Amino acid sequence: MSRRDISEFTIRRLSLYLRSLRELREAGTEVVSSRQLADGSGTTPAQVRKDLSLFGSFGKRGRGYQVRELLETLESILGLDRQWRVALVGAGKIGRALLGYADLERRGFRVAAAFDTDPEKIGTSHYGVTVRALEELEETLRAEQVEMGIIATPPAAAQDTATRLVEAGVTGILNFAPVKVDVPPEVTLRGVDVVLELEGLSFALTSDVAGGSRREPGSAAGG
Amino acid sequence: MSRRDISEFTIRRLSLYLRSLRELREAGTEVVSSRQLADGSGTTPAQVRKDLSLFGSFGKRGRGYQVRELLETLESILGLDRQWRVALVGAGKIGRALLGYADLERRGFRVAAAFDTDPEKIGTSHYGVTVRALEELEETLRAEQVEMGIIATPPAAAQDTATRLVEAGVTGILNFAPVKVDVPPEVTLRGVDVVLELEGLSFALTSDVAGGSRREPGSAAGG
DNA sequence: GCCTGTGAACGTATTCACAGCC
DNA sequence: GGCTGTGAATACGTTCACAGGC
Repeated sequence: MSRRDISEFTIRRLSLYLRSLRELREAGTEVVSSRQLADGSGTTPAQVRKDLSLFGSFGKRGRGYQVRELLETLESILGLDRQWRVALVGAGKIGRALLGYADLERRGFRVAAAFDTDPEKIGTSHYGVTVRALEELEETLRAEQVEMGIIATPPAAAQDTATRLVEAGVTGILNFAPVKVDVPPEVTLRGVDVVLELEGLSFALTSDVAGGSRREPGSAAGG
Repeated sequence: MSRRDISEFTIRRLSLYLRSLRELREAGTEVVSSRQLADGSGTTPAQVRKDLSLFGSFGKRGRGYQVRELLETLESILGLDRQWRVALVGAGKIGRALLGYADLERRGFRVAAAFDTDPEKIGTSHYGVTVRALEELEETLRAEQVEMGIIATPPAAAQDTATRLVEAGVTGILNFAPVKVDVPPEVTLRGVDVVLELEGLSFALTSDVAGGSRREPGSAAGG
């Protein structure tokens, strides 16, 4: 079982367990069972144990997991026992909202540089980060040793931005632009698309009747 | 095959096909093959055909799909051949960024009302939407016939917001707060969590060596 | 010849169920 | 008695491969 064999599903859940564990630590809880972790993250106890078992045996039979210990273990597994330096490209509404999002810094993701092409924006500061000209991207990213990038540009600029980020040494990209972006296989890409999520809700809220070319009996959706 | 048997994976891909189809329509393309749709959305031709076949037979063998026709069919399947009225709770940075995001309106999601508890924010307008006091939520949502809600509150207020949205008749919720939120089974819930996505990148960018209690030979991650 | 539509085969993720230990 | 860790069983999603029609 190599690190690369771990599925994205498992990784997402590890993040959710981490979320629960942080709350438990705040609350002063010392021990937690797979059932409690499952309840706190919307999955099942068996799933929790299976996920954790992919990385080792961290619990005590008959007892559960030490909150503090498991928390540190998961942070280590996810690579969160260090700070990541992130570049933000696009200082529009989404970009600036991200700059003001204190959780990034708190969870170990420091926005080390921000870029835009708009002369009006270049030179302005938001929450301590100064917006630079896009031309400075490659130079700045190498100087600041940035390893991750966030694309918050208009769709038309997204692919070019991704290419330049990769060129500048970035190997992880989070894309907020609602377009497909291609990166080399050694680069990890994730996307966030609000409209796509809302469209998912739209489907769920749309009853069978309105659907189209099917004709099964009854049963409205979402019930 | 009932509407409810369709997986979320398929629905996400339908949205991606829709994205491609809109681009193709803009470009004036009239016919598209499953291969082209697959290339435009990061999947395989077989997957495209399988997804579409769950809803009907929309193509012509030996030829492909009519862009305009398939586009309208997918919009109908996803319930996008109408406008959805959406409530936004929380007019902080993320909330205001969403109010300024023209794609929502353009894709059929009208933000019909926004709410906050901060007296400084109540009464202010952003991109044509006036922020109301949270107390007015139930009344306004019923009056405006809102069916979807977006939670953009601080984490501590998220569960209470969800409960109130459901109480006010909302059956689809998009949650931006990084906490677990419970809703009744007849309500559809989706979440967007930037930190969780970045943590996924962190894992992918973290090499085996730093990982923890495993000891397989070599092979750095992300290759 | 080309491309769709679809059962069958395959691969992956989840759940079960129980042995092992506290 | 309680809860973990895990092989086995099951459910689910994807890919294959080919018959069917343009």
